[in-house]
Amino acid sequence: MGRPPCCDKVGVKKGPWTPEEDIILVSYIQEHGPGNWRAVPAKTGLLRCSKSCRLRWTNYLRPGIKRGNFTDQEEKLIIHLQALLGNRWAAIASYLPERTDNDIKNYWNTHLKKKLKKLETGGDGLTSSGVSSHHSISKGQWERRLQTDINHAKQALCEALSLEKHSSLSDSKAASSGYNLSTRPATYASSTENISRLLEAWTRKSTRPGDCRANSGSTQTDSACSQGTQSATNCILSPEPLESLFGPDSSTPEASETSLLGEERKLLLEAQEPLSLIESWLLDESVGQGQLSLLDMALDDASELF
DNA sequence: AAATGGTTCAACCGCGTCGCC
DNA sequence: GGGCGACGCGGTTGAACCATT
Repeated sequence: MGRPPCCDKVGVKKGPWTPEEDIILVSYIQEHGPGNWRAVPAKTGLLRCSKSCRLRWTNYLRPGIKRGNFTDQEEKLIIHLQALLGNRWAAIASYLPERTDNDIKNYWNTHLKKKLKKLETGGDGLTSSGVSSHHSISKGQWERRLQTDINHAKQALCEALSLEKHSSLSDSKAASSGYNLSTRPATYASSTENISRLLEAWTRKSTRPGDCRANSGSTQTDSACSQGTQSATNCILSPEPLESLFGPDSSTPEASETSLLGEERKLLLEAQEPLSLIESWLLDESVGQGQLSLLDMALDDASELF
């Protein structure tokens, strides 16, 4: 039998969103907040299914989304989180709040997969991540590869994190000045710019200028809208550097103490732990080699497979 | 300038999960 | 506990764009 498609209604529009639709959706969410997606098409008159509305909002219109090229730090973070978490893009995206899971997934599939494959075939002998399939290898090989993956992930994430801290100043400058605008594909720029202009126009039309913000609390649209032409793009771009992820709060002693034992194991497996936790674990050499390694955990879970 | 092939990314589809009744 | 609806996630698609010939 199977579930009937959610969008099989006649008259439901598919395909690319128009700026007008974007405005309608954004203005509705400004007023009511995200959620209750089922009601959105009915209340806005949009000829879109609820899913499509949610997707459009979360992947494109939501404030605070950073567009454009990924930084080296982001790239490294994605690679190593992917090695740890697998293709759990939503979980990975939770460590990069300015990127959507869709973006990360696309970036992985279009850039990083190739990059890592090149590295692999380049003969360095390292399996760079969980890219390659585990299905075709024996259990022993799988164990060794997992250990290699984990160690490699730890090492490289350490590098990424230290790099991050060293370069955060320059990154922040770059970000605040438009975040790699020079290298951004023109299509991307133009589309975000268009939306931003529309939003700007919509904001001006609004009778409640103070309400130029979305529910997430981010006010990039609001602030950037008043900054002139260049900031049209910045309306969507977030100037906030990745550094914010690694602020002082993210590495509290409490977080370090609660490393991968007991509940944390479950948390890691569910990828719900704060970055500080995974970071502290990754930076804690003793854990990987010591009492309870991730390998043990992974093998515990993997043993169910054999 | 036109044709062709490759790349990118927004959007769709189907399934899993969660919460409510 | 089971059924149902809503939402979230990951995989996939296809149109638009870009580079090369």
